[in-house]
Amino acid sequence: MNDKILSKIEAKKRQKLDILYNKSFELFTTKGFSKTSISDIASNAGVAKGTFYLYFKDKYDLRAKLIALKGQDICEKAYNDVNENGSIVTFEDRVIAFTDSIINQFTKDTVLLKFIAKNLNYGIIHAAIVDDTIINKSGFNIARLYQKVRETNNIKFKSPEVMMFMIVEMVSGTCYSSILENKPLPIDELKPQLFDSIRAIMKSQMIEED
Amino acid sequence: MNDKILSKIEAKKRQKLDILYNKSFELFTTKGFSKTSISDIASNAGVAKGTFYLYFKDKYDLRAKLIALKGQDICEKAYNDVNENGSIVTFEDRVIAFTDSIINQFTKDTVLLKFIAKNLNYGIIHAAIVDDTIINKSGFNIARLYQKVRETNNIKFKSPEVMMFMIVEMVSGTCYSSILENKPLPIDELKPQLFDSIRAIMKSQMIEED
Amino acid sequence: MNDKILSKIEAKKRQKLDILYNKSFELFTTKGFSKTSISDIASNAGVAKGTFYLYFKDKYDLRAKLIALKGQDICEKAYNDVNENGSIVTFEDRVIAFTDSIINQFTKDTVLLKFIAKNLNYGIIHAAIVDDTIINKSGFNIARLYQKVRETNNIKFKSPEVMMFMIVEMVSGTCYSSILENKPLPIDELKPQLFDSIRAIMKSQMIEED
Amino acid sequence: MNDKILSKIEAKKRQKLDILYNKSFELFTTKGFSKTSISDIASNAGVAKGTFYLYFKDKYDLRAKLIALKGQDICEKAYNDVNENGSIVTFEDRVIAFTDSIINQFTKDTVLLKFIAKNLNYGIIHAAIVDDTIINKSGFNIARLYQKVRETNNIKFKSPEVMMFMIVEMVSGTCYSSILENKPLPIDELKPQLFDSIRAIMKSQMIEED
DNA sequence: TATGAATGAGGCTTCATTCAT
DNA sequence: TATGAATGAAGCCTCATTCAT
Repeated sequence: MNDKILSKIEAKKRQKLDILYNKSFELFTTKGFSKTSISDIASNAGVAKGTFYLYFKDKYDLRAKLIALKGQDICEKAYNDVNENGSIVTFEDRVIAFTDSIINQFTKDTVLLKFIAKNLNYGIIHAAIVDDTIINKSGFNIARLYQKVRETNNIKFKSPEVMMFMIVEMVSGTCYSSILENKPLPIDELKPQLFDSIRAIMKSQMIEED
Repeated sequence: MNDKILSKIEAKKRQKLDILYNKSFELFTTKGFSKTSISDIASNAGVAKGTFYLYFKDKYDLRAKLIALKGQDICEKAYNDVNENGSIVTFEDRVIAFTDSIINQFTKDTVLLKFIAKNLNYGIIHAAIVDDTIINKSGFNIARLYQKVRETNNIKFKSPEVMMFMIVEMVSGTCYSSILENKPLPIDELKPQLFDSIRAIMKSQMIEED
Repeated sequence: MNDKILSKIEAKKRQKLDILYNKSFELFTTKGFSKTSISDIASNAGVAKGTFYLYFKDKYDLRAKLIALKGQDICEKAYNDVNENGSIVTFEDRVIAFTDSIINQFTKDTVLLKFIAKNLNYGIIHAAIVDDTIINKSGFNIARLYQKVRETNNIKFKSPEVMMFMIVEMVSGTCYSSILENKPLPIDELKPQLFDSIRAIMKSQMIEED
Repeated sequence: MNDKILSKIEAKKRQKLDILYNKSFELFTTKGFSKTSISDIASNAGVAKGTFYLYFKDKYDLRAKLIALKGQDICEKAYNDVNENGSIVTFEDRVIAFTDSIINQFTKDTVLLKFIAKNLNYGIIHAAIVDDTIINKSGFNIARLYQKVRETNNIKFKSPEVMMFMIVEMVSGTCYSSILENKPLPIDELKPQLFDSIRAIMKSQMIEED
């Protein structure tokens, strides 16, 4: 019985947290971070200002968690996209597909891009270590992208994490101005060159095993 | 005579501008942008608060100009470093040396890194178009790095600007967490892999001509 | 119980509002509107500057409400003065007495005059529609002055509201320079002519009924 | 010769003054008085900020002179309108026509109305005594309206100036909300009642002579 | 837990005025 | 006379944070 009551309370807290995340993301991406006040967030979320402080230390705390959360979501979606396409077998193709999904997500949702692009790697790295108000639903991390394949073929990479880090940095950074300002090229025209570069990086990091 | 008076006034204005740039950069990099107030800048520069508004629209205006200005400086220095080393002949090596210089500048000056890293490309692109309070001393642009070599050998690239853009984005983004947080690796250990990746990207973009 | 808490808070809020009205009126009439800062008002009222903004949008908002409030007070007092004097029976005399009371209030309280004179009609018209932070204590409006008499005699006026509007405009406008600058005449010497004019206006608007 | 030079300088000064009056009036009526800065005025007039102070003590000084100036213009125009219409002979009709002209001027030019209406009498009274930067071109004053007729018939008024003062106060005050807000009635519907009131006032002040 | 009135420091910006040229 | 760069006081307003309920 106590459990039931507890879980009811927990559910309510969870709900408040969710709405705080959603509304603050909405505000950060529409008004901009520094022009969004805690007052804004609270009133949009339908809670009192004081309540905000029961869940977050301050605005910066909230943003960091939001970046981690959204970074997770993006990677999770990309990871699922990769797995859903049965025709992809090599790791190289998996990474390209993974990257492609991220670019597509950003293209479709430029506010998401604005919010997270330059911090995507940060989001990925810190997702795991964020405090427990973030529920790491998927437990996604880059290694998993690699793992599935590792068993099925003989290709190894010097340091897959570092390689992915470089790739993600290049992709997310490049996307930013390409999608938002068409600089140096619109994303459609940039993609082929970007994918070529990714493949080139991967080849350079490959260790063939017997 | 009138010219003399004018130039005297102009010189004074130039001086004010310089000190405003220098002191604001100092403050942005020590206190952080959002915690630096215009009051801070003015009092540190030894001018009245109102004077600030004779030169800049607001803090954001100043920052944008500063990013362009510093981006210029970094590239200029890197370009000179490349040219000073007589043993570098191929374009590939020139780009590596250019990149290396940027990384070294960032390593030596982490406040510069913090301030500009994620916006280096922005700085490079916008330097030219910023209003005339910024004097584009060097007239540097990426093409120049490429030009010197173009005449001496037969190598061409699909789109050198795009290629450099991708490389700069990867390098500056990667540097950021590597130098500041040693993630995913300390910069010394990361460099070899980074350079490998750069060379790989360049090769993938190469068009051999006869 | 909840009601009690609520009413306690409400009472406090009401009290804050009252003191803000009183002190701001004091300052507007002594220092002048444009030379009174919100800082002045807040510190005189013994509240924090931010508190001001919980009650008013800005200084102009406060002034408009104050004009409406004071306009009400003046009319209310004048209306009571009229009714207290049992010997007044005709509508004509009621209007004269009403006007006389207003002039006397202004003569005794020149700061009130300065503050509201040229906006008395505005205050009267807008009192009712001002937002609910103003409590229209009396529900006074010009019609009431007229109503009491209408039943007791056969005199009607073309448009009593318009007539009163013209009269109030003439009286308040004229008072302003007469009381404050003795121009074109001191108020004592002006009054007879003013009352003659009022009676003349009323006669011109009268519709005799059988 | 010296005279010629002097007059040239005088003409230049006069020109500067004119443009300062014109532009400041434009700004006061579009942006509002308190939102118009001396900087605005100077830059709109095409003179340096410092120059403003060679002509006016401050913004308030300028406004007072402008009110007097515009009050003059309005009365002058109204006076001419009256005289141009040959069919008007009685003083009563002259006053009505004079009033009508003022109302028409305000109706056609609501910014003028906003600027001066509530201070029309002030403008009329003070026109003469304003310092010599204002050239009282016409030397108009209310007495002149009266004078022309005085000789031709036997009607006298107790105190024509006071009477006109009351009338102008009533008319200008009433116009303000009637023209700008249609309260208590649109100006077209108000006019008949207003004119009736004016005639009534005049009658009440009349002294028949033999 | 949740509320929201109150706080007051501190940011931004404007602007009248001066004064060296 | 005329200029306009420089001043710095002073205004407005926001907002994170607290705390009594």
